[in-house]
Amino acid sequence: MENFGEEYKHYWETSMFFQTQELHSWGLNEALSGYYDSSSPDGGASSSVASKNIVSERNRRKKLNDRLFALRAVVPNISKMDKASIVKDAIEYIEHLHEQEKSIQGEITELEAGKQKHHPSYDHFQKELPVSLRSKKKRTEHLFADVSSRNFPIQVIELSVAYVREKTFVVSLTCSKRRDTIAKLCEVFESLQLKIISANITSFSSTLLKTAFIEVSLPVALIFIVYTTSLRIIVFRLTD
Amino acid sequence: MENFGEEYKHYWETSMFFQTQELHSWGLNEALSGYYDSSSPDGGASSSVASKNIVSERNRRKKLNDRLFALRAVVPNISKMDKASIVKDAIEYIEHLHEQEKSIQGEITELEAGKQKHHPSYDHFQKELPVSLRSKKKRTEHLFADVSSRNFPIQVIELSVAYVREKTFVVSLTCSKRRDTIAKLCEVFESLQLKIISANITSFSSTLLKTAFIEVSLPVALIFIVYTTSLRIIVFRLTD
DNA sequence: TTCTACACGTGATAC
DNA sequence: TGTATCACGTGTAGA
Repeated sequence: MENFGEEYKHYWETSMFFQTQELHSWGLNEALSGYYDSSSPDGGASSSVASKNIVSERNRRKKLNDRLFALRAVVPNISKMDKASIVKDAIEYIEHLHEQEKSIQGEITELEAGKQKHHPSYDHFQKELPVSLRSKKKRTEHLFADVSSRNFPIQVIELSVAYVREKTFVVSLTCSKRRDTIAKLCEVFESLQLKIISANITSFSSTLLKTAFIEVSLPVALIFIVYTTSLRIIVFRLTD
Repeated sequence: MENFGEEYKHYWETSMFFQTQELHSWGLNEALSGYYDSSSPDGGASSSVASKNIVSERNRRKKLNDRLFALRAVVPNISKMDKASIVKDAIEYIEHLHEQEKSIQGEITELEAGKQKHHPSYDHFQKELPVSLRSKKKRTEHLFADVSSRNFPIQVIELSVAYVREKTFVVSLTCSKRRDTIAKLCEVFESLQLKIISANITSFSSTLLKTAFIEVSLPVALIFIVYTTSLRIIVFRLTD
């Protein structure tokens, strides 16, 4: 059994040299990494359990090395070619990316959302409703407006929709004045592809009054759904 | 010489068991990893070259394992606890982050530039100004507003800022009417933490007129910088 | 020289 | 059962 190990000795010495060479030319030829065959190289010897184990172990080592190498390739911060250093640099790089992402995300949400708190029952609603809408009508486009796509909910105090004539409505809306409330309202209106003829926004002490004179391009049925924590405007466009 | 290896045998069997236990509780106790001392544990034997080598090798292995472990901790996609899989997952995760970053970056610049060519001095401006803002004044918050955070740029046709009295301005703005233009304008205004007393938005054929009566909470100097492809409003808040 | 990092074969362990 | 992963000690090559 241990004879196999001795017989392989010279073969693997040359192979080791080749691998050592590979170690210094990493990043160039990763793809053409052929793993070792489990058949014996001496041409007909019986493959014992030990030799299989050796080959398996070789493949395992090579796989790990190749991957460490590929890891090295995707990490820009190069310090040393050392295995442990590769992993260390990768960790630091991932942490750096995490921080970067977090800072960007935090900056965006901070700017958009201000300092208010997140409403817990919000995510559920946000996920459920669009599905039911899409499944009901085929030619209903993305007519689902969600003020809560980001930022915080709008507290609607009063809402009325007045029918003026075909395709024309007047929407009057009073809501709490919070951060980005105006922007969110406008976002909702514009996402519905309504034509806003004129809109007036007036700010009271802590409330906001918005009156919009809107015209829709097709005959629609406007349905305003008001939650205490958010405003959703759903337009059912009739299929023609 | 090989007696040392045999003497350590049991010690390392228990240690290996402990490490195997660690394998199932990774991510909890990474910090308290003490490396092996190079002194002999049998209390007085001469430290031969071989034993030193053994200890060094042990430390090297442990270091690599610990780092692979730490790498595992920072990668969210968990598939297998295997060493090679850890590295593989890390590679895929880094590639994922790269793609994500690239797509976000590309999206932002693409949306900012619209269909026009990318303005070369833009990135410089975008990166430089907030830094200079923060470094110059201490109490200056995130007063840098960017309408082009998503969606399409605003083509500003006319812009005027009229000083009414201290803390009060009238901003009149005419711009092209595109998707989400109103929302973006409101977003900019609100992100500046200005108090909008009254705003009126009127829609012409393809243009949009917005007149806002705003009040700022502190004495500021309003600087509106208008690009042909985007609108940036920068408020220099004076430190008090 | 010593020190460091490595690949190797081997036995053990878990599935 | 075999198959896969692992830690170990050892020899070696370069600094």
